Amino acid sequence: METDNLYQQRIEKLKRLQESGARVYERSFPGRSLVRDAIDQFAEGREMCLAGRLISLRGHGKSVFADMRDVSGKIQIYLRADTIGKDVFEHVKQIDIGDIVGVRGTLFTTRMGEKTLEVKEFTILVKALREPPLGKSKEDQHWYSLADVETRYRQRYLDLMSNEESRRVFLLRSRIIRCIRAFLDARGFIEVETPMMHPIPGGATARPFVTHHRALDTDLYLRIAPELYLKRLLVGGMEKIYELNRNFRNEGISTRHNPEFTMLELYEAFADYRGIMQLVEEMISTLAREVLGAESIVFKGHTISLAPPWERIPLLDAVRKQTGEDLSPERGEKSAVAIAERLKLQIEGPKTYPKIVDEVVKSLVVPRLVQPTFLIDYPVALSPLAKKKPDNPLLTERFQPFIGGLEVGNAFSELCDPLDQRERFEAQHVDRERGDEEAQRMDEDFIRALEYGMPPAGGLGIGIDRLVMLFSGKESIRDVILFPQLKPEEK
RNA sequence: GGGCGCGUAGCUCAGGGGUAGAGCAACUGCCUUUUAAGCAGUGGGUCGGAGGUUCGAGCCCUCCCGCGCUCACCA
Repeated sequence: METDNLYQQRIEKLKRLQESGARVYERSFPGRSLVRDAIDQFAEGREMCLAGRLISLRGHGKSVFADMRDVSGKIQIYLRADTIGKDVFEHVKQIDIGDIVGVRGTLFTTRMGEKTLEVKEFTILVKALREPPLGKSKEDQHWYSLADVETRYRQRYLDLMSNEESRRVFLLRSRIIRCIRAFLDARGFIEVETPMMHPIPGGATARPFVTHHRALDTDLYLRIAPELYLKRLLVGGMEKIYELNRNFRNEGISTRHNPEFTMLELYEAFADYRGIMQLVEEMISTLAREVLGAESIVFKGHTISLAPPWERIPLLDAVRKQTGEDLSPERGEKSAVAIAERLKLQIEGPKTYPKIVDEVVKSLVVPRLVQPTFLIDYPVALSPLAKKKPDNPLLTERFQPFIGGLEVGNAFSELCDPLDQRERFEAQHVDRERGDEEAQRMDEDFIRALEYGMPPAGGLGIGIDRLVMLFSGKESIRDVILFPQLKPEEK
């Protein structure tokens, strides 16, 4: 017999099953209950029909105990030759860990007190040809499971099979997203979908992915942000809107960055950034209560309270506090360059004022923002889509929320003055000419939309992946994205 | 791209110049209330790859590949 590897052994078992008339690869298994219901509504002698994957086998000659798991939980099943018949028991002898089976039988309690289904009818629904990397477990103890991070990311299905923690994270992610939708829907926001393929990439400072449309013979860009389209909807009279979907940025991959990531963007007409700040505090603390059952989280060993109100610090004050330096825009770019040198900051490419401010904030200020904090009032040069502050035209009504040292969003009172917007794009164009590839591009169609009149509005973007990281305590974005971007696998 | 670390059986991991190991999984036998089932036995490895040093290399050296962390890049 050819049994020199695990795969061949299973192929042989499959053949034996098929030759003995067992039906494997069934179409469906109607009428099954969830394992959780069998446990929760347990009654001695109750008939139950269940289906799931076998995760553990304990053979005893003419009987077999097995643990079977479905989406809702795990239950022990008991297969006796006497009960299911000699012929079917021959099939039982060919089962392996990983097979998916359907069973019908009656519930009973074993001598050891475990709720168990004694099987009367047994069907192999799917024969698994590969061995799942399941560990051994007893109650809450777990001896080993799939640990290799590359395999966990590349073959996420194995990770989900093997690691309870991984299942927990992705269920949490789903609950967070559902809860965000419910929160916004309850406040009168409507969900919209705008293009993922843009003729001009806009709404953020980032490098785009390029693709080509054959029939139109034109390049298109995967969107880096939906912002400019959502604002067009404000012009059209939609007043409270949100979009919850993917953005794509052709930039580095890190524990905090994936090339495609999920963003919530929302706009509320007749609101400004102050109103949006309250919305953010309320939304995230509500999420925590509803999803985690608490208003605090633990991230990187810090206990973080999400209860409003969050601290609000003007950006330049935060810089002054951390570095003693004054990066006010009126002091000019030369002053900023001198500060960058004093602080020994390494800046790639052109040392523009926005880049320096960005770098100082990112490396010296943000890591200290552990408790929820809004940095507010960003210099206009960093914020080409935000409305200027009435008392200081060099600053904008913009804020970013930080939690656990992670930037989780970006928001502002939206710039609705088309003439000002045109000037901002032109200023960005100058940076672009100086070699800043991420500077934003002129979008004439967007300007035209603003010229028809966009109501005053507050807008917000929230990085959903980072929010899930915070809520799940994961320090890598790859642990909260089902299929994170990896190098293609070699043959 | 730089720095640090890792790569050994299907899975989790030991072994750090002298005959490739353990637990689980698998296979054979026994076993009809076990549960990390048990007992007896068996098979399974180009030690990531290629060179080199050595009488002898998972082990030391060089290069390469893959992965992680980190710095850079990047809201």
